[in-house]
Amino acid sequence: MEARIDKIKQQLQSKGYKLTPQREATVRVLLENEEDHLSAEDVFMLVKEKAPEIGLATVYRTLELLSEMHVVEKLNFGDGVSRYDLRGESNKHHHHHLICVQCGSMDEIREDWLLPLEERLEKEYRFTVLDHRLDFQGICHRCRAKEEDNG
Amino acid sequence: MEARIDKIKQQLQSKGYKLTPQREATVRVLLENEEDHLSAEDVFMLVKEKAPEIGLATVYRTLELLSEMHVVEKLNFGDGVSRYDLRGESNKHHHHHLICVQCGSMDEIREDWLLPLEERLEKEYRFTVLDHRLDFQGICHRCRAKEEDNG
DNA sequence: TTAGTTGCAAAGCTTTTGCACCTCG
DNA sequence: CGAGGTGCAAAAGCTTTGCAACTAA
Repeated sequence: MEARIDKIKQQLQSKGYKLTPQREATVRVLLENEEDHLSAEDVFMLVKEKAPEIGLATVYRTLELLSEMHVVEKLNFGDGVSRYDLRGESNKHHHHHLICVQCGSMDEIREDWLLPLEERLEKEYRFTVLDHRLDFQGICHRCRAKEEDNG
Repeated sequence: MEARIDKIKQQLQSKGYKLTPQREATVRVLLENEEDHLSAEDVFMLVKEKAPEIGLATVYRTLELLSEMHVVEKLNFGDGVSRYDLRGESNKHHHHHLICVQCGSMDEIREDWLLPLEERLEKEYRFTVLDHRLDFQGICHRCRAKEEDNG
């Protein structure tokens, strides 16, 4: 935890930015909720517990900054709000999402299934892949089980 | 063209909705710009040429309706606006996007590269895939060519 | 000093909603 | 009549921005 914060601090400082108390609190919230995909509002409410004086604009600015630095990834699931995801150590986003259209749940697949495709893009389309995003919409195993119970 | 409009008309009528002149004009714009990913505002401006009296709210309501009926797909590329894509005959969205982070262009890959993955999801995760979305962010061949020229 | 940062409020944007009016079987 | 549809304007949300004040090298 502390090591990861130090690293982010260094990344910021290398570009002339500071890890202010507000920013540190924001990063800690992201670290503590790494499994979730928090919206700016979510982050704001959680940060307020640590730093009650913080403003929503600061949270937005911090998330935007972290996003530019590729510390977090800005995600969009089409529900009208941006969500933010801490990037893994590899600095690449190697997971995919299973979004259930019935219950709205979202599961993750933490493997990266796209490496062969990225190689093909490089060769066939001369496209250099920096990142990707793969979401599946469908029916999750829990909802399928429910349907089987009822049917 | 007329055949596809008739089909959409029937789909609407089967659910008790009407293909009003405004809706038809909207659908025609979508058909005429099938290659693009128009925003609601884009559609609005194009529809205004055919039906100047139309309101933006009607366009939004039409796109929402067509989206619910799976005639169009609502897309989100993270640029703050929803975009709308007419669905193909197969009623499945079998293409992927190459989004260039330098020039903002978006190319499409019209093949579906994910069928093996969808089979794996079905087996390993018991997840029924209804649709998917795959976007790659990176540098397109045009920008790469420019860089090579300059360097 | 100087560049970066912050909280607040206001503004900006896209999208949705309320409502009176209209259409058509 | 009654359900569906429309245009307009207002409202609703999320996000960004202007600004004066603050911080730390």
